[in-house]
Amino acid sequence: MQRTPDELAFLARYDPTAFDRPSVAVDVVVLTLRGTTLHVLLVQRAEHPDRGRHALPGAFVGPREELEAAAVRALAGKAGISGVYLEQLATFGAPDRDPRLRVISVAWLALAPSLPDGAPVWPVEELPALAFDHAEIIATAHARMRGKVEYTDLGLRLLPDRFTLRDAQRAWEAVLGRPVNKDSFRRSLLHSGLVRPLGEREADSQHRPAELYTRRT
Amino acid sequence: MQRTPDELAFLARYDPTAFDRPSVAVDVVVLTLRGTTLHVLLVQRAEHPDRGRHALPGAFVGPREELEAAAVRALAGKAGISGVYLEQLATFGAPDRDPRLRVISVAWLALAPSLPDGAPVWPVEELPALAFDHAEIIATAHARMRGKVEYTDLGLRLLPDRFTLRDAQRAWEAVLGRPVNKDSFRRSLLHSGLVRPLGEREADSQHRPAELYTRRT
DNA sequence: TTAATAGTGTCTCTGAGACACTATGTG
DNA sequence: CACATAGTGTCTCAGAGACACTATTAA
Repeated sequence: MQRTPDELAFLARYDPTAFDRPSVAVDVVVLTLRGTTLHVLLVQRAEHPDRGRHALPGAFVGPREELEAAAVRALAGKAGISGVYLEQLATFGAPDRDPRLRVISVAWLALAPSLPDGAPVWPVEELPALAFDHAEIIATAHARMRGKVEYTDLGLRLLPDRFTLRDAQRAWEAVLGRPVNKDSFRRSLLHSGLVRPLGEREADSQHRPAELYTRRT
Repeated sequence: MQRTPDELAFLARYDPTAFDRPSVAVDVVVLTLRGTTLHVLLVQRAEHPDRGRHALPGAFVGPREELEAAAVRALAGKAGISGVYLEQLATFGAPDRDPRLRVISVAWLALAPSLPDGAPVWPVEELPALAFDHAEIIATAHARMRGKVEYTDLGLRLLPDRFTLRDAQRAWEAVLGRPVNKDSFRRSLLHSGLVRPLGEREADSQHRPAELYTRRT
C-alpha cells in the first residue's frame, strides 16, 4: 500500500471542514403490540417540510452527544417514552432524503412493552403517508425484527414483566405475520432458557389460568 | 401525542444549522482469506492524528454523495479495490472517537475474494495497534460475519468464482474460528441452492480432484 | 355439566453429527 | 502399491410439527 506523491499531496490538501457538512439526526422506530398486531409509534411533524405529516420521532444529534443518547432524548421528548429496549438499526443518508438540507439519519429500533392508551400508534401493515424516507426505515426495522425474533429474545421485549406463554406466542405471531405452531413454540421457548416461571398464574382468565413467566436477566 | 406550547416554541426556535455540525465519514472493513485465516485490510495513516498507525480505509462523505458511494470511493482510492460485496455495518459516533473534531463514521463491511499478493492484510485475531475506535469496528464486522455466515451466502463472497466444497468449508472455518463438520457442511451447502456444480474439476491437486462449483446468481 | 384454554405425551419427519466405505487422483 | 482427499450410504440423535389426551378454570 504505497502512496503516490499525488495521493500524499491530495491528503495534505484535504480539509474536511472546508466541505459543507451534513447534519446528523436520529430517528427511532418504536414497535409495540396493540392487540395481536405490531404497531409503530408516529408523531405529526410540527414544521415544514411535510408539516402535519406523520413521521418517526427524531432529533438532531448534539455536538457532544452520543448517538444513543440522542435517540433516548428523542424518545423522551417527542414521545414521552423511557426505559425501553433500544438497538441501532441502520443509517440512511440519501442526499435528497430531506429537501431542506443534507441530513444523515442514524435509525434506531426500540421495543416497548406497552404504551399509554392514547399513544399515536399505527399497524405496521397499514401506515399512513409518511415524511421523508420513514416508510423505508420502518420497513427495515420490521425486517430486522422478523429476522431476529427467531433466535433472540427480542420478541419478549414487546411483553410486560409478567406474561404467559400464550402472550409470547401472540407476540411472535404479530412480528412474523403468520401463525406459529403452539407445541414447538412452547417447547423451544421453555428450553431456550430465556424465560423463568414465576410459580404464579394469571388472574381474570375466563378459562384455566396459565402460568406466568418473566424474562430471564 | 399533544404538544405543549413550550414544546412548540422550542421547535419553532430550533435551528439545526446553528449547531456545530459533525463531520460524517465512512470506514470500510475489508475481510478476505489468506491461507486458512480471515484477514482484514489496513492502511497506514498518512496524517495526524495517529499518523503512521494502522487504520481502516475511509473517507469523508461528500456533500451530495451517497454513503455507499463514499465507501466505494474509499475502497478504490485508498486500497485500489473495486467490485466487491459491500453492506452497511453500523455507525460509530462517540463524541471523542476522533481527537480533532466530531466525526461520525458509517462503517461498511466488504468481502473480497482475493487481494493482490502485497496487499497489507492482517489476521483478524492478531491485529496491530489501530487508530481511533477501528479495533471496535473490526470486532463488530467480525461478529456480524460470524452470525450471518450460518444462514446467508456471505461465506461464498470470500471465494473466487470457481471453488471446491473444500474451499468453501475452509472459508466457513476461517470465519467461525473453529472446525466445521465436513459431512453436514457439504450436505447443507448442496441442499441450500446457493451453489451450482460446473461439471469441471480442479487441476493440479495432488489427490483426487474435486468438483468445481460457483455461486448461484 | 359445557366451553375454552393450559399443559403433557408421543409419533413422525428432517437435518446435523458420526463413521464406514468406495472412488480417483499423485508419486 | 501407498497415500490423500473426494464423495456416498447409513445410523443415531435432537428439534419441529402434528395430534391425541388430560387438567383446570368460568359460567
